[in-house]
Amino acid sequence: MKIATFNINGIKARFEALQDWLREAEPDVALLQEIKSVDEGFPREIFEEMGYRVETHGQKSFNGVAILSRLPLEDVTRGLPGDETDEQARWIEATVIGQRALRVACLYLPNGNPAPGPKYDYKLAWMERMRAHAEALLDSEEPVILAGDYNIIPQDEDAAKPEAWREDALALPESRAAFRRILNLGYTEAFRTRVPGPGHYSFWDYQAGAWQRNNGIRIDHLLLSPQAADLLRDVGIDKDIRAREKPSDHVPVWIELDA
DNA sequence: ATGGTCGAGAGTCGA
Repeated sequence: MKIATFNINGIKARFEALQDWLREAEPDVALLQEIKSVDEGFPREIFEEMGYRVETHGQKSFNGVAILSRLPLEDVTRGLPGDETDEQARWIEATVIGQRALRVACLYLPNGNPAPGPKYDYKLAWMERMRAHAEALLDSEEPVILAGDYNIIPQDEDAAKPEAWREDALALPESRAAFRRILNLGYTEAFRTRVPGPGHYSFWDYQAGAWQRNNGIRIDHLLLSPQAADLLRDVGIDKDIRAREKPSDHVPVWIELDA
């Protein structure tokens, strides 16, 4: 089973590029962030005609997540548990029925800038809620995959210019510590367990020729529970699509599982 | 140090 995460930065601007990539990469499950659309505005028919089930958790203008799956989905839930007053659409979760059942979450973790400030406070509180939920998910019998735009640069080697991110919410020590607390529950970050060293990125800013200068950061991650890590066969980043017409500022990151 | 670019959709904010 191939599972990919992709921050598309707006479905209205990206549905053609998204279709092209789906045809080429053929993921069984595509986890999308920043759809920037309400549920009714998501062009679900386009993807249903390609054989995908479509589950969205949208919001007007900002945020919004979605799951496209060629495999059956069960028990779809929307929203990160732990705060009923949180109205931001950043989490959708479903059980994917392949050769075996996998619990898959698609997440868009808050950016948190500027830090310090209320947005950074929200990021850290959200990560603590995620930690609690990630811990609860480990109690299930199923392999668990937590994938999406984490807005976290885990280590300096995950940025082309780490010094430029020193004061940024994506790289502050408190941000990295909150990310490690989730990993230390027993999750494995899929890409890093297979590919060591610097130079691997999933985001290049639109500004200042970041792509042309390869000034990137690696902030899109797939975290695997121990049962899911046992199934890991391959990982990759579809870097080349960043060079196309009207690209997202992120590119897809994917895993292949024996499942 | 500054300004640089996108997307959504409304006359600006978030990234």
